[in-house]
Amino acid sequence: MRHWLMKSEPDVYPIEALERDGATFWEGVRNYQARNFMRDDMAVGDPVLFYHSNAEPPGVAGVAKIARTAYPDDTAWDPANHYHDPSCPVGEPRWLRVDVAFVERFARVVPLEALKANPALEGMLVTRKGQRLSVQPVSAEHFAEVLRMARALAEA
DNA sequence: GCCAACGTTGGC
DNA sequence: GCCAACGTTGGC
Repeated sequence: MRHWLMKSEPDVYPIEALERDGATFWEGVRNYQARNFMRDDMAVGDPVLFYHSNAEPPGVAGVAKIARTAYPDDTAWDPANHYHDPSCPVGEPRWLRVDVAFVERFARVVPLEALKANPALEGMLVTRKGQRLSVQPVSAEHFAEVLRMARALAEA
């Protein structure tokens, strides 16, 4: 089992929407490295930190889990879709999506600033400057530490 | 295969 | 809204 962090802009799809929906298609990934993580390394049940990017504050908003492994993202072929990729030949599954299920919404977002300030999270990708991957692996230790921070924030 | 131009991400 | 970082594209 591997652990993950996946970014979503709350203006587009916040953790509250996943809580409401129960599960969702994680579509629109148009980066090869992120796609390869989904294709090669994700398994059903893998835990996911649900991260709010372009948010105030940016940070981890809750937990999800992988509910279905990678399969073709057909939004790439739909000219009307925001994620349409005109260079992608129809029928050729270049881009993939996974299904993600809701697990937990944190009482408070664990802010990026707090992640950066925590020495136990040294090296965590999301804390690195210029790190833009929307799907990234997280070590089991870092994952557990973020959960611990979320519990502490909820009690504060 | 190099690399400049360009587009996007995402914190601030 | 700015802009640094960085992935992608395309001319050569």
